[in-house]
Amino acid sequence: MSDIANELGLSTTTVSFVINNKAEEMGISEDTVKKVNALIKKKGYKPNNAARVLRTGKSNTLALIVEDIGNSFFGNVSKIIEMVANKNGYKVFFSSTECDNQIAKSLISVMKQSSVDGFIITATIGLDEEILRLKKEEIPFVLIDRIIPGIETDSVTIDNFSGGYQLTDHLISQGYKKIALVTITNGMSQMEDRRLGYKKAIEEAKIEERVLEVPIIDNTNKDQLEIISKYLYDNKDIDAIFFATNYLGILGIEAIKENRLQIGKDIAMVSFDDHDLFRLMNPTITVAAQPLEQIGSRAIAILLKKLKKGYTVIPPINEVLAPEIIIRESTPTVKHK
Amino acid sequence: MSDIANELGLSTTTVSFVINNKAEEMGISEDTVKKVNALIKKKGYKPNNAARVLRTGKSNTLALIVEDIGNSFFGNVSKIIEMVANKNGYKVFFSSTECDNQIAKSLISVMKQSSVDGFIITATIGLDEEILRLKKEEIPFVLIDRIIPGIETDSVTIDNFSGGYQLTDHLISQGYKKIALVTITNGMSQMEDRRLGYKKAIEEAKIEERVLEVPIIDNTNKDQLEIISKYLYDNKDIDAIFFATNYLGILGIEAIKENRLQIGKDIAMVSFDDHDLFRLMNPTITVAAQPLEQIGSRAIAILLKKLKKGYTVIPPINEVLAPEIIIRESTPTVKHK
DNA sequence: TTGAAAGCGCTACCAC
DNA sequence: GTGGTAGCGCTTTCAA
Repeated sequence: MSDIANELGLSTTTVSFVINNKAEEMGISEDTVKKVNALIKKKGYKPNNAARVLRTGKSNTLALIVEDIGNSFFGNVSKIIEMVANKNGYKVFFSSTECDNQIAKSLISVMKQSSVDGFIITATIGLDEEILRLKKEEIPFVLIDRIIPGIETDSVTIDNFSGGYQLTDHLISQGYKKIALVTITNGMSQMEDRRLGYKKAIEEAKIEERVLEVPIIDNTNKDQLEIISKYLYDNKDIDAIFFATNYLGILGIEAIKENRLQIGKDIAMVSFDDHDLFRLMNPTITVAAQPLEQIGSRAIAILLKKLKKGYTVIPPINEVLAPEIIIRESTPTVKHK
Repeated sequence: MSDIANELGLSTTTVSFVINNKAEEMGISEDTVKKVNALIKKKGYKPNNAARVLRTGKSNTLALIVEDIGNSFFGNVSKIIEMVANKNGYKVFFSSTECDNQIAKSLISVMKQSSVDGFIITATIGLDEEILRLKKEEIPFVLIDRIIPGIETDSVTIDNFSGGYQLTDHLISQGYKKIALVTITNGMSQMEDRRLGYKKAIEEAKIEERVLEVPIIDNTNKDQLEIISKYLYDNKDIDAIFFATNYLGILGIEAIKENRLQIGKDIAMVSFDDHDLFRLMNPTITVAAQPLEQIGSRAIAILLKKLKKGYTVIPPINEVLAPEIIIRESTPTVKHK
């Protein structure tokens, strides 16, 4: 910068004003502005970001912490978030936690050190402390996909209870009576809510609740597949199965295949989250789809708002979006019985 | 930092050495080290990253520029890259270009300003200039998935020619004679190579080459779907179809469905890239799978090596991995004719 | 309308 | 073994 200033016989102050579009505000002559801009272009000068961050404390950077960037749900939400952020002059640091609380903690800490301006987080279990600290430090953040019960924060979620209820209710109204729910043992809010929705529908119909909780296993889902497969093998009377997330649904399809069952014929199937597989396989699968674009764009909108107006000014915003129940071929009406 | 130094009656120098694990090297007494570490913990002190970056010019940050983070191929490669990077003390900035050259350019420029230490890039067409500049500035980077012909760089790719050849050859040896290739009109190296592989097999078998080039259309693939669907409608004699990438394969399945054709019966199908859909749908789809873990881990390994030893010391490394041909149900042997 | 200079928090050179 | 201090590149206050 000083090169530019020297070469034009100006001070760095003036140059800085021009760079930051404060020329007018500061009453700098048009002539000077033009000269400076010309030389900047000629030299290909780019301001050093670190120095700016150091000086201003603002990095124009957001951190996005998701559970698994390889999962199409998170991948697509991330894409939206990144696009909107870029449009608003923010860059996005992304990280996958792989459901590991330690990773999530250290990620948040590292990001804070790098003075990110705000966070979008899919919380892991046991992240309460970190979240509370963010609140205390008044660093803006938005929780997506799931909340942390008992902590008031900005959030964008969907109505998981309703989704769980509707999917189960659909199965019931199609005539199924032995409906199993396959979920994950981690107690996260979105999973809990889906389960509660399932439970309510089951209770209303006065049929038996059947739940398989699959443990989260490191790095390989071979074991999870086996658990689901064995469950199917051991429970041949089940006539419909509800997978609580796309990831389980995919494993479920594999497990059903292993058991040589035919979806829609031997067993009905529904899943939370839509996926190309569910949409296109044969038969197609009935799902509760999440509005990915909305989740992403609402989350980033809230964050940008807080960033602009100051974190504490606006009370927490909790956006709850509706899942879309898409009825497909995997849940035909039961014929006789 | 100075707080810590003052409180212990030490200089910031000493504290800095301790923080950076140079205590031993610099011959600082164990006592001092312990005291410093204790106070750091107590105060919850975290060094300011911006200041470090400003001072050292190193940010311990890598930029990952992919085509579409919502695509399972890129999502999963990104995941690996991020994991390995984190393990080595690097953070990862990710960005999707959405195939837009302008976005790619500005992304690289923005990242450079933030002093990222290195890049991993899936190049877009027309990125030559930026890539050459990175080379000139001796900023380490690795190209993945595709190279830029004519520019010598580090890269990790797969043998796309061989993959294209093998898939086509498989179709031919199964007895198919009217084999169409569906690819994208963008001239990127990986697509070109797949096409050349297809072409070679076709020529060897002395059958007719049939290629559908789908244009890249902004933000919606509705139009692309229609193009493929129409092509199928207009070319009812085709007995096998080869999609050059997972994204086209998925659209292809949809198009085939629209035309009420049955894969493996009315038409055989193969695709580049594996995907849950290809693995699990009915029938399962024959593919050329890319070794995602290897691509990611090799790319980051090369980058880290360059980062450590200095960019210019080591000559460019071009790693070419083998695709894995996975034969499934979508390509049965032709029965009679 | 422009300039001088302080200082953001840290590292690393050199001195003791 | 430890400390003093310059300076990384920028923004911003105050002065001219």
